[in-house]
Amino acid sequence: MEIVDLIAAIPLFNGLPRPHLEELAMIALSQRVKRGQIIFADGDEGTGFYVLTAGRVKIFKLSPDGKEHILHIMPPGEPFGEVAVFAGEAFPAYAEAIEDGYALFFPRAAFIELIITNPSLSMNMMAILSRRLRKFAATIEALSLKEVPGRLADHLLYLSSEGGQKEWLTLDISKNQLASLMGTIPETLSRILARMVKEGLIETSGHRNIRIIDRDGLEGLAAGDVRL
Amino acid sequence: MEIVDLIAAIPLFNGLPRPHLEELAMIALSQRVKRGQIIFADGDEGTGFYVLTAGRVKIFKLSPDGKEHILHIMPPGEPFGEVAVFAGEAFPAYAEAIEDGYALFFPRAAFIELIITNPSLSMNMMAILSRRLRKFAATIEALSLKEVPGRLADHLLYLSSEGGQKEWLTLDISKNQLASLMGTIPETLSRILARMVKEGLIETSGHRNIRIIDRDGLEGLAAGDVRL
DNA sequence: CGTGCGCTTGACTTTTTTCAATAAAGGTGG
DNA sequence: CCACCTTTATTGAAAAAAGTCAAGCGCACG
Repeated sequence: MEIVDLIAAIPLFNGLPRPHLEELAMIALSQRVKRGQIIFADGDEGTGFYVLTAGRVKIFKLSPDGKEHILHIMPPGEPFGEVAVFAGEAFPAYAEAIEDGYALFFPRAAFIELIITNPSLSMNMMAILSRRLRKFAATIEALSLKEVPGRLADHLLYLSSEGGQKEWLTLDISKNQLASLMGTIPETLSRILARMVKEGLIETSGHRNIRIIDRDGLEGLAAGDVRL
Repeated sequence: MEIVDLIAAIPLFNGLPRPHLEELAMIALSQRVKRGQIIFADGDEGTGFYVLTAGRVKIFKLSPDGKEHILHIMPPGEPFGEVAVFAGEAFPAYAEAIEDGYALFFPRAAFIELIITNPSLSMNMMAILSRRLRKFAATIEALSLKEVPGRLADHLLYLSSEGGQKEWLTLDISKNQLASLMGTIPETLSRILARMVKEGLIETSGHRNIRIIDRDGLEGLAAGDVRL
């Protein structure tokens, strides 16, 4: 596919006039990323940002003793690393591909140039940053107000709302990663999933498929008025 | 003081040409806020955003059972509620004044107008959003990777780096609020502070003054390689 | 066909919360 | 200015939640 078309399909660039899309295509560098590849590391100089066009990337931080916490799982189309571009600082976290795919790299200077001349691009950008901020706020709230079962219930309900009307949800990440995304460890996640099954809230099949049986029960858990 | 001068002093509006500042002054509404006053509530329609010119405001979320978690304590000069403006959604949290003060309100439409015509304003805005995102990411990391003593140590070191070279730190918020800001409860905070005193890491005087005695010790705690 | 990684489970420890009681501080009205 | 009342802070004891360590299973991949 032409780079221009890839770019036109990115939400961040919605509403940009064709000439600007072409300009972007000129400065964008497309690169292959392989599963396990570190795209940038915490502390690296932020010389630009990335947009994934295929595959998936995890954004995570590392604690001093090596434990990792996943902040985001980026699907194709989402920009990442752009915070460094605007804050004018280093990348604030690691980015690692968890599937083979492709990413476009946009160098900082050229992008800023474009922003300055294009209000609709900056509105898009601000909307994306704002949405992300809102999501982070929700995460912080969940981490500090809810226990793991509540956070897990939240996440399952979210997956089911995203995933269409399908009867069964399929986890698209490993349980290790899911645990990290929810601020806990695999053992705890495993136990709570087992408890949810025993309580008749959900049913599982294989390692990655979950069916919600008692939606109300999960909602009660997520809201914190019931306890597992 | 003239509204224009108040506005000129706000970092968000750094670098704006005088005519634009005057335009802002035209649309800004200055209002008094009293301690305890709710400026906006979670779910209220986001018709604009605020910048504090005096006093302090807490931004918080409420859990279904009424527990609150503080996301930010806003000092004068910081915009808040702007996420709703760009995301085009309702306010995502509560804002309540914790001191008497004054706030400027900027209606959404007029502000967007201004952004569109002024690249340097949008760059400022994006830098602020980015910084905030970065701070949230750090909070999330701390909440999911560190125990309360580590988070508290972090915070104390942060306060001491902010607060100039003063020997004694003064907490500018109540311990209830501090506990909430760190994702715990007052009892736990109190106990951990007491332990830090016993271990000779800090010294306290009155309810709001803390002196760091063993900085290295605190740093070890914050990094997670020591345990209290 | 074995090796390794992801997942699960058990026993145990640590951390944090909950509940309850008390003490100190701060503001208000007489 | 002082007594009173509400809010804020501290402490103890017990319960709950989550984390650690260790062992074992199963499936994919070389």
